[in-house]
Amino acid sequence: MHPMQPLDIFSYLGKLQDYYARERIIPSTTQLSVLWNVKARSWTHQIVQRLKEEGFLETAAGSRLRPGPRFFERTVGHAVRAGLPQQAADVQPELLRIDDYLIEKPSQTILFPVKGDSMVDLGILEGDMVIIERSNSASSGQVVLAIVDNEFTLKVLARDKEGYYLEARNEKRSQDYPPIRPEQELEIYGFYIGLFRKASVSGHRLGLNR
Amino acid sequence: MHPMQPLDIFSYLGKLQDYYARERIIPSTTQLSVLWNVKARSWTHQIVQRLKEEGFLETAAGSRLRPGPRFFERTVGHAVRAGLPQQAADVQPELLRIDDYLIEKPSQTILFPVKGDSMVDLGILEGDMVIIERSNSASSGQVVLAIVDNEFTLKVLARDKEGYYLEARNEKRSQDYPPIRPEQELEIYGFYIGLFRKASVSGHRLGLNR
DNA sequence: CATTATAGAGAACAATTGTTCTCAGTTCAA
DNA sequence: TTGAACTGAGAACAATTGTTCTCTATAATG
Repeated sequence: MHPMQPLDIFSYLGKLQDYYARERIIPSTTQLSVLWNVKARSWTHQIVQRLKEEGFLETAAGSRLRPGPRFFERTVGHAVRAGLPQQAADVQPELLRIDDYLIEKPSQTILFPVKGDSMVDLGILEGDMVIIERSNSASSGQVVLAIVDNEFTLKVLARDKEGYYLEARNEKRSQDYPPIRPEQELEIYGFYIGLFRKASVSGHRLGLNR
Repeated sequence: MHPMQPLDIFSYLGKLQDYYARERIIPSTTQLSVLWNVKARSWTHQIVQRLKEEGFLETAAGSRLRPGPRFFERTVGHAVRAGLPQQAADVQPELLRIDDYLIEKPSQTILFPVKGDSMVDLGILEGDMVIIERSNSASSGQVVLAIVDNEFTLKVLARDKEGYYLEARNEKRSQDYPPIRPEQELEIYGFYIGLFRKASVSGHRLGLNR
């Protein structure tokens, strides 16, 4: 799998990552031995050492183990061509930490669940979690979370000769979402920097839409 | 703070949550004693017991502690109503690990960047990162990453009397994306379990779309 | 062939672990 | 005043911990 590595650490790592996703804890050497099907705790310890060198594990206070910086890395496959299919794949793994990738300023970042379909043309669906970075200002064209007349709305900030206003992005139901012009003040809560979505299970919600 | 609780568990919990955010591990009773400024480990144990009853901690295999279901209790900002604006909300920041939320089987999960617009009706846009869980099978109606004639494609798995085939989800350009019927075999690489998206900076790509 | 890593096992050890038991102040209602 | 509850401390214990040391197979390399 990974040519440079003499001991195939990654099969051990995989099991551990799955375990951690389930149990939310890095187990002791004894339990790791069971998990990895290794008879000798000393050998388990050796493998752990290897994982530490690679940055997948760390020793916390009290010499217990905790996830290291690389523990949450995910492999990125190469180019899904959702248009016309693409040339076959040499699967050259690239790694990405989702949290780090999405959030740059954790202290100023807030998540909001989306309700309604006023932004579907931008691929923002009901149930999605949008990632908002707090800010009092934004430029027109940006997607913003605004507080209009004391209520939250996710809309596109626009501007004309009469001043700033908010636009929806739903062509099909544009008559349902007319531009919003605040009565007096338009308060920006933050701007949209991304989103994530967990698909509902099975082909239920994923079914035909016609 | 919490009227019902005789012992103010929440000041202890707060310190522990902060610690966990930094160290990604629940420490031992000894270290908890230091963290909480408690002289006797027995008393620390008592407090832990209380936290377990409330569901903030759990005993994992080997009687170590791990975060319980309420440990990450999310006070998500209340519902962005992308439709009609909603009642204002006290916005409390949430500490949700996006990674944990999205991925259940790390070792079998792979990310793929989306190219093309064949799935826009499901809110899957070019540039999005889709999260794929490896699997050789899927049921019709599911969004799958398939290998058709040695090429990757993200499509909806469908079935009729002639067998399985792949459908796009782009009503506007449906003529550009006819159903794909594999020449001989249709190999499923995995199925779609979610996605995340980082909006391109500034009002560039976010601009008007008419 | 001999040699040298690699992969694995078994035993042993001091330190730390979670837990329990006993005892001592403090608060507060009966 | 009496007596529970709380809140807290100290000691003690068996079990488990991380770690180290020694000892085999197996595989590759010269």
